[in-house]
Amino acid sequence: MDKGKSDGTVGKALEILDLVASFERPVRFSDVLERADFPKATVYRFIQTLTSQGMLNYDPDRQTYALGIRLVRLAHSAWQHSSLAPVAHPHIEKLAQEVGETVHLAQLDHAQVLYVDKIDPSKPIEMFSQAGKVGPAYCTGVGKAMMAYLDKPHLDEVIEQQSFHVFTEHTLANAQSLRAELIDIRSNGYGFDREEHEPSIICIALPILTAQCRVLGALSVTSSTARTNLAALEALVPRIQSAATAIASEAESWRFPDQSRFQSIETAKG
Amino acid sequence: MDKGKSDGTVGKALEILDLVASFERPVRFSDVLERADFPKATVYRFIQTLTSQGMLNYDPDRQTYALGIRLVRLAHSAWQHSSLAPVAHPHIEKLAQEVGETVHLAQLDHAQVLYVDKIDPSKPIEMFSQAGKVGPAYCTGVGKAMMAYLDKPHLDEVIEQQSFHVFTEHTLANAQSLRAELIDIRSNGYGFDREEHEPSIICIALPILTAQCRVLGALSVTSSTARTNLAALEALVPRIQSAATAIASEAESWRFPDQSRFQSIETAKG
DNA sequence: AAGAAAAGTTCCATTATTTGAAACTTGGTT
DNA sequence: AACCAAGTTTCAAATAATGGAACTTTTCTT
Repeated sequence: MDKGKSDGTVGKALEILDLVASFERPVRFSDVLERADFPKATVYRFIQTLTSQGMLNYDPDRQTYALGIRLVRLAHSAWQHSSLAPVAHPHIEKLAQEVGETVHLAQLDHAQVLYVDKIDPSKPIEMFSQAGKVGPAYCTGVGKAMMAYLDKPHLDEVIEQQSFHVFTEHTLANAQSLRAELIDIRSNGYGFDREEHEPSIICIALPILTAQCRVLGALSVTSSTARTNLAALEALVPRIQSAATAIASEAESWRFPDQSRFQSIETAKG
Repeated sequence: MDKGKSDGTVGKALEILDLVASFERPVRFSDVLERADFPKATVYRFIQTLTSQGMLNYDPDRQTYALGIRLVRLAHSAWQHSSLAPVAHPHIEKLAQEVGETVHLAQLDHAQVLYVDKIDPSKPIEMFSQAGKVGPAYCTGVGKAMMAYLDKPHLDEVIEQQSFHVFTEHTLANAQSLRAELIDIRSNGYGFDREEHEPSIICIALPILTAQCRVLGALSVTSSTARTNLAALEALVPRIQSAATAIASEAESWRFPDQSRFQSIETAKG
């Protein structure tokens, strides 16, 4: 609760940005003001600044603000260089074909699960509309798989921020049962979602780890109790594991194919 | 050149963020320092702040920074609520089917063209890797189509920021020839890219305008001189126009289907 | 392995920016 | 014409950013 405490002015401005995002619709100045913890003039100036910077977009017809498209440009870069998705995509596509079920690729963002890619072999495709979605960590397969491999200080911090909202009768409702589950997951190398988030939706999830066991992300195969069961999903572990390993090793070697190649970028700026 | 002048601390922090993005690879502290216009301690603090805020991501193994995945989350929201892509997607998909060529959907971001969607009927799909890309405005069909409908002060500002780099022998190389072309486009209602950006690549582009003629974005159909010619593209105008009109009217009515619906969001937070 | 250089981090008095209560303006309503 | 709500500007006080320099750690070099 006191972790993300404002990093000065920049932190406060980003707080406003998140606030605008949280509305999930274009907002008026007064909408933001109402929910913000800052006085009128301060909120006003932040919105002005963010708008002039292109982080917010002002619609003069409706007199509303929405997140700006500068974010889309930045995210393109973030997605390409900071997410696992570009390297992982071929692997999870293959995996989705093999197992015939939906595959998710997720990473941790603060204490939430952020889905950076999703492949549903039955449906054609959906773009950005899938990548970028967030979900809770404590009651999803990918969330638990990642938490199971965090070091203690980091884990404590993440658990601290879980809401433990009870979605179904199987939801782990407190830190204690979550911690017990995480120990299990760590000893097995994989974990399940036993209808913890949505009734009848189950999944199996594996972490994607560096050679040093640092958590890069997680992979999951999702299905429903109508179609399959946990034991059947468990049988997929070797296949998912090999995808996870492949992604991890590729991600590790990927970033600097040849450092010197980049020296010429400067000149390309003009 | 003096337009985007820093909006105080927040502007400077975002400048650092853009700087990191501009490398298009994970960067070291010293990489950023070298190119930034701030002293060491200042750059250091900004990077710390941005990292602690999740806007940058630190890789402890490599000791590098990259854009953070918080941006992906924000962009998801931006893309959904601020870009034309969600409403436009079905229309441009249909258009791409009909004409059998690549269709781009773009918006203006500062003085650049930002592609928010792309459909290539021959290839299956590429996700985020397409949405989020940027290009120059003065030598692309979509860029010129949008500029042609800007009001004078805004247009002056945008033209001011064009680099007028000469990519091909057909590139409009200065503000004067660009302005002449824009007048043409405005009187026709559509414009071409006559191999101005890449040799043998041609396109036809139409603006997407509100009822008040405010520029929302632009649509283009791209092909190559090997496959077709400008006259053939011109014949597609009615079809592209109807898509553009449909997108505009849908975008205008879309945002507030029922204002009162949103009052209950507050309670959903917990 | 020792020494030097480079990279990264912290300190803190000075300086500039942010802050926010209040006043003001604008646009719409009775 | 008075009222109200939303949005905008002002300015002295409070706070946070600044950046030169010192310090620590890492990475070369010999």
